[in-house]
Amino acid sequence: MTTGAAKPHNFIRQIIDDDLKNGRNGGRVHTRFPPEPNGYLHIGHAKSICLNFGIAEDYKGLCNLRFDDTNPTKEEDEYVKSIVEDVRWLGFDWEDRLLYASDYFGQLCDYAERLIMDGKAYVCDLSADEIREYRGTLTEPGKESPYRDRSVDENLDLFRRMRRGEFADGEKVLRAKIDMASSNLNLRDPVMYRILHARHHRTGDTWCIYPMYDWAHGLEDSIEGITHSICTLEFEDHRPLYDWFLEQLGVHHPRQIEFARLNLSYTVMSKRKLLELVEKKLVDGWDDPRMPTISGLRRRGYTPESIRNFADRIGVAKRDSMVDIALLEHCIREDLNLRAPRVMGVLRPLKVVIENYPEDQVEWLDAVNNPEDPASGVRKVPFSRELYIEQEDFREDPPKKYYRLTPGREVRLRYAYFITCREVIKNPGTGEITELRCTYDPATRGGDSPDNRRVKATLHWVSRAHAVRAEVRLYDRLFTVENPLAGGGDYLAQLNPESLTILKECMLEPSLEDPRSPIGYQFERQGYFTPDSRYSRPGSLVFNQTVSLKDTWARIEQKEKQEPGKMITTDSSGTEVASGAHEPLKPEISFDDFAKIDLRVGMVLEAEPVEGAKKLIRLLVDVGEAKPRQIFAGIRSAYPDPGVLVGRPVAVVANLAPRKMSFGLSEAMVLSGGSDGRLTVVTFDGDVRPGDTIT
RNA sequence: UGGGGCGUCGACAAGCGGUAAGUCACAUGGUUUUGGUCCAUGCAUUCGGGGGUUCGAAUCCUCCCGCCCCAGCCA
Repeated sequence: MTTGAAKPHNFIRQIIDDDLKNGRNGGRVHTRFPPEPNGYLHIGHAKSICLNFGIAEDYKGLCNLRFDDTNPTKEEDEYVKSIVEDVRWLGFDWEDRLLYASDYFGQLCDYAERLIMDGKAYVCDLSADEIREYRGTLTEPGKESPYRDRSVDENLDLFRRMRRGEFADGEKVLRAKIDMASSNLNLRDPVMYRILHARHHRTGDTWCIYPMYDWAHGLEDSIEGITHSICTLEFEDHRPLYDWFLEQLGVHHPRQIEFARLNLSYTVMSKRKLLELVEKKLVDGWDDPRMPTISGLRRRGYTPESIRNFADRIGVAKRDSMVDIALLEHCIREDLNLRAPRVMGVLRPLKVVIENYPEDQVEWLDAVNNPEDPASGVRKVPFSRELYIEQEDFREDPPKKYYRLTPGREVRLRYAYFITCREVIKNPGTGEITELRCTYDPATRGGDSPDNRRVKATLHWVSRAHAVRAEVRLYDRLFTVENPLAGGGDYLAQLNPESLTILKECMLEPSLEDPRSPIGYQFERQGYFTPDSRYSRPGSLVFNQTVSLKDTWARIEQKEKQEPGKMITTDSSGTEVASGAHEPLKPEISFDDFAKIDLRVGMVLEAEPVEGAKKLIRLLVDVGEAKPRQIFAGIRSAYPDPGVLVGRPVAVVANLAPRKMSFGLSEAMVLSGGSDGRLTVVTFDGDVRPGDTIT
């Protein structure tokens, strides 16, 4: 049933609604997904699959799975198998309608003979090169083939002999007789059949002529009674030809509708390029977890539900677009968050010894399986004297806002105890931290402090004696740039060398010895992981990271590194700065922060009072950049006639977040100050230029 | 100087002459034994640009600009 969530609204459904209203096709809706079995399906195909099968479902119609196998030189059975598996895995059902274009080869020939007999098709002896020459160019019309006016009888005879195998590859073709002067190149007597003495994956050697896409596709649709033939934008130019063939034959005429194919950031989406990655061994096959193929996503741990949800959210339209891969990641996180069992696993282990915990004691503590799903219950995890925690959960010299374990600090071990770090043991040679000596508070068993003592961090951990070793593979985007194809350079040069990280010594809680969750696990505080279908074995586990958890700390840390100056923005407006100059600085601004201020010379270009504000002046100041900045400053009392400021150099604080004011954007501050209650802006004598740094 | 399409927030995308939905991303607060989840708030005075029609235009007309596709015996 399709009740509940509103059906997606897009232009294709609108067309179908109209057709239904107008009584076309007797109220039937019948679509098809027509892949060529020459490669593996990718997420772009998933969009099309969800569209076609989704529409059929919602309109109580049908959707066929049809292989468009008209070119035996490129197609293989292996691909047929993978495609069938992928579409089924996505959750769609074609019942008994698994169809092949090759099943219609006989019928297609009959139709071709009809066109020949009607004088609308002819056998042409021109070579491929000649045909290209005769076709003309985008701006010049083509020339008619010298074979264009052969008699019907001769054409029929020649065509039958082509079919019988009397000619070599490329010797002759059958062409539609349309219009060599058409502005649409597709209509300049397109080829319908070519001679190919090649073995077909299904029909074997039965045929030596094979139909071209334009000739075959519309008829395949027609034969199957398709009502809406949905394809991608590049076929828009082909629609007149699609229509022409069906029109000439007077057969059932489906409506072709084109939509924009999917592009995803940080990856490529063409079968040819994906094939290249596979053939050059840049990835581990079509199902490499970094590939945007359906099989790659499956191996990576994506669920069919998440992919279908993604397809719904990206919508369907005609404009070229590039979908942010973050949306795909959001979809899988959303699904797995609700359903994936939680578990503890340490990826980069750091040994911890709890000095005051009895040597041979083991406690089995309760751990919640999934806080999002109370029905999932609890499991037991063993706690003992020697543990592993994550290396990145300890910092000897913690940065600001780091609130995990540090020397002397107390944190919680999830579901276990509060521990305090007492000593850091290092390798004397390398200085590498090899072990932490900690103590625990027995009163905090389970992770609650009886005295309501607070800790800022909760860490995951694994008991050393009970740990299950595993290999974990971390993945990052396949390419380093959003659109590897942009710029016209070699897209392979944009491959991300760090797209795969293999961690060999991971330590997992013992329940993972035999991983049975069909949708993988959440390793708490890390991400979602699933056993690799190719390499994982009992006793030698290999996990793939599906997607990481969102990591606020990583963002904070990066931000601190990149723009430390931002800390001083707080909420000071231009107004506050003027008076701020002789008021004490806010305590959270340290002396170090002060050194980060970007103080520059600015030249006042314009200055005017701000309507509707008593204190403000609007300044336009050249600070040595391409564009002058607009600044609102609360110095009107000192400058009742702001015009006197024009042409004067002033001190500008340039590294502030722009502040949105009701009058416009304030893009910097002007320093001002004074004594005896008299306010003036800081200005300069001598030779200064806009943009000069003030030290 | 050919033809076919397309331009609405950083990324998708509704809107169909009555005064800019939603999602992702981002930001800020709250809750939290996952720096996860969840919740709240903010985020396009404006729809590629200019003219015009209209009481009223993202929606209609017009001119311009930009981007994509087409010269396979591939699909």
